[in-house]
Amino acid sequence: MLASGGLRRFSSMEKSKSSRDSTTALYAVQCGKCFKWRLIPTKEEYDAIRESFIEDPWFCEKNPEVSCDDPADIEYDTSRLWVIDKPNIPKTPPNTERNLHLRKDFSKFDITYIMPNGKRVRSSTEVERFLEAHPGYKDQFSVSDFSFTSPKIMEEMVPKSSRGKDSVGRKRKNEDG
DNA sequence: GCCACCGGTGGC
DNA sequence: GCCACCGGTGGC
Repeated sequence: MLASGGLRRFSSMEKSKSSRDSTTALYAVQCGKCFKWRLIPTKEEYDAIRESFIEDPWFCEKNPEVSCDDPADIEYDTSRLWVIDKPNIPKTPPNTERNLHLRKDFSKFDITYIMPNGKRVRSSTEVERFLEAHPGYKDQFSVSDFSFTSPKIMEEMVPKSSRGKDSVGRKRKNEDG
């Protein structure tokens, strides 16, 4: 079970349609007590919960309209692509945009930010360089406001077609011996 | 020439 | 073994 894996009680899910960019994302959080999944209506709300999840874990009772006795909003199953976020990802700085790019083989996400001037960055070091080149932004955000950690893609959700011999979900090493 | 995308790898 | 990071490049 997910919950027993501990720690990451977060998930966003993307319904995997045939095309990988037509994703309708749902956001859910797992209650720390009953371990049921609760949908979070907006990305903004989800980001806010995720931002301080470790210090401030989530429980059903945080939402006055639900309790642990209510059935889960959604079940962890293979009907969707489940993606488990890392906790405590800083809120995306104003005028920037955080984008996840799922690779065709479902092996991982590449994370990029679009900076206020339209420039794309793909790592913390690139953020650092950006701030050196554009010191004017230093009062708006710092490197620590960016997170490039990729959420975990639950392997059993990866379509079989992408798990075949040559494409990879989990990489198989030499199978000699 | 740019950029979306992918493969490889060093450091942990 | 994982994953953050970066180099390379094919297609536009």
